[in-house]
Amino acid sequence: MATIKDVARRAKVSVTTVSATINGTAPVSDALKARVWAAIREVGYQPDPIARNLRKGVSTTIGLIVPDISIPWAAHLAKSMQRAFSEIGYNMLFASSEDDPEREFSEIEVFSAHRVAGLVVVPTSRGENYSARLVETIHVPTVLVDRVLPQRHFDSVTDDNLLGAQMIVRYLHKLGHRDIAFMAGRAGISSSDERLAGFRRTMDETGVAIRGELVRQPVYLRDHAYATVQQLMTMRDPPTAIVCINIAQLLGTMAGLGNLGLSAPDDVSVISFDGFHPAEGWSPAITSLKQDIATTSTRAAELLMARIREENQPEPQIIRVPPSLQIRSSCRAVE
Amino acid sequence: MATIKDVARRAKVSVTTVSATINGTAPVSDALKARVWAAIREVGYQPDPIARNLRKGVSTTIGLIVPDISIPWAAHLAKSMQRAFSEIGYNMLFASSEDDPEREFSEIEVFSAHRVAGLVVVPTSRGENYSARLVETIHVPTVLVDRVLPQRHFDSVTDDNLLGAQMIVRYLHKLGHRDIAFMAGRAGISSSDERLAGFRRTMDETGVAIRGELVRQPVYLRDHAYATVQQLMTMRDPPTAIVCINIAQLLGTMAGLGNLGLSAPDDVSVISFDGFHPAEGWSPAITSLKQDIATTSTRAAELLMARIREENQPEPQIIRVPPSLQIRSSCRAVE
DNA sequence: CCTGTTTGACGAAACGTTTCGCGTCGCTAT
DNA sequence: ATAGCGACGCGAAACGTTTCGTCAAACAGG
Repeated sequence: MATIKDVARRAKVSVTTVSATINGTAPVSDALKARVWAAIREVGYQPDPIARNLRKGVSTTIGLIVPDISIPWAAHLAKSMQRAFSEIGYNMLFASSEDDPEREFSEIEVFSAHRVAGLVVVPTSRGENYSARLVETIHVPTVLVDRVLPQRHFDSVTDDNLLGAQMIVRYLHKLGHRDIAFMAGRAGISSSDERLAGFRRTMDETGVAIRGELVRQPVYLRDHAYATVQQLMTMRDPPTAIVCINIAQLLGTMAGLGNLGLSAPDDVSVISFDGFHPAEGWSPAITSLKQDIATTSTRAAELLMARIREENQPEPQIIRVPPSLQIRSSCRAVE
Repeated sequence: MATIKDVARRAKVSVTTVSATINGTAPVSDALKARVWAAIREVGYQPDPIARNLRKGVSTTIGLIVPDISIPWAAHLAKSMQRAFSEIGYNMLFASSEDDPEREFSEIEVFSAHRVAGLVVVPTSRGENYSARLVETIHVPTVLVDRVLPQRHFDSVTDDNLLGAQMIVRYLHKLGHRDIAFMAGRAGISSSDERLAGFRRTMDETGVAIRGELVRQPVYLRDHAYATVQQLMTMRDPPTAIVCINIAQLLGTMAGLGNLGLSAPDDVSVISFDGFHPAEGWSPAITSLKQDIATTSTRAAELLMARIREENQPEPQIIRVPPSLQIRSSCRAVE
């Protein structure tokens, strides 16, 4: 590989001048600039990012940490993120926390050691003193995605879950549903909490009393949902509609219904917060919210870059991206 | 951050000795070793990977390049890969080629500039002179995954597509199918070529003549399959079974069937090379091969690490991972 | 014409490691 | 005794950049 020294030799200038031309950090006469650029092209010089990082103390790499990349939502996020950052010359270190706070913190440390310019994290949001520990561990511009923390320490981008819940409840209400089951996730995870809160609030607004036994928590694994839905549907007075907050729940729910010989929407309506993509061609096609992952990524990237570039740091802010309701065929009207 | 100098000062030894104790590159007396380790703990020293990379000319990062991370198969691969490598202290740079050779080469160059220790690539396998260009661009230990190249320049791990095709054809044959449609992908992509070849060979073995008009190529986008399947099913003598080679095809096929008011397995049997995960609870549950992604990742990681560590480089080898057939409900017996 | 400021260029130090080569010590074999 | 050899430890160079401080020349204002 050609080094900056080769360029300097070739252009008959000092190393300093080459660096100044490339980075525009100091005035260089037009004549020399031309010579330098020519020399760069001739020797095929490309700056060594490692050396640059060492000297500057920061890289042009950002780190992405998600709980599980094999969840479609996370994969799409990774894709958009990578696109957003590669466009501005950044590349992406990637890691899974496997939803384990210890792994998450360890990955954060590894990434920090690698001097990432910034971090995009879908936080596990668990473990004692989580928030404080996060603040203490992270010393790099960071934006949180999907799950936000009660304390506003970091920029965050998340779905507008209250709005989403409203859309779902109003839609079901319009179809005549009154006995609506809601499976909440782990308490303390903002996405779950907000969806549940939104559900409660909108039910209130529509004037329908929530039947307590239809709200189940915590249901965050596929198998939880598999079991829970079977309990729900074998009650003496089963729900006419079931709300799932994520893919794992949805998968478990469908399997559980199948196991009882039931199906949606004939025996019960099913609706989900998490978009389920390959809907066409399979039945039932799940009516669900569609999350605007592209916007989420763009906003997150913007927030992060602003924080990386600015010296005057604004207050951390939370951006909520509105979802849209994709009506398909898993919900039917009841009398 | 504590530096190695701080440790040296604290342990009252030279920087050289600290480095030697950490890396075991030179003999150090037990007494000093103890002092050094104690000092390291006391000042909370962690070696700076950037400085180390600069000096050694190589990092402990490996680069992963896939065409599209949002394809479930690729997401699972990324997950297993990341796990495999993080276990041995490596981390992962990640990029999508978006199935564009230019992007792929550019990502390879970026990663090379970052001095990745190795590369895991699902090659786009397209563009003129692709293979030669790849050899010319890559100067780092590399393993190719899923798609292999005719020239054996790189270690490769791929599904045993011939075996997979055999399983599929024999299964369909046993169910009585004779008019089997096969949608091949782009010619030149090994996974597609091999699957098609395996299909042809096994059909031969079973003594069934292939109806040429039922073999369609190239069909690599969802929409191609959507159109193709509708052509197939409106023929005067339509196939009784359709083989899909990947998810995109499968999705298009199901949607296309739906558009004709047809469904599997009643009107036609559908089987796929690409595993379709959330089968339970939806109908039809697609009978498909299940790819052993965990094994693929492990093997790939092993090959790569061997090449990174060994000085005597063995011949590049190709490992074929056998799939398994998951019989579900999208195929039925015909008379 | 002198002083003060700006412009342009450069040498050298610095970032935090690893590694090369040298020096010292104590031991063994002559 | 002493030459020779391992074992151990250290100073300094090197990796490829960026940046600090210096300096000469050009230019402005009085």
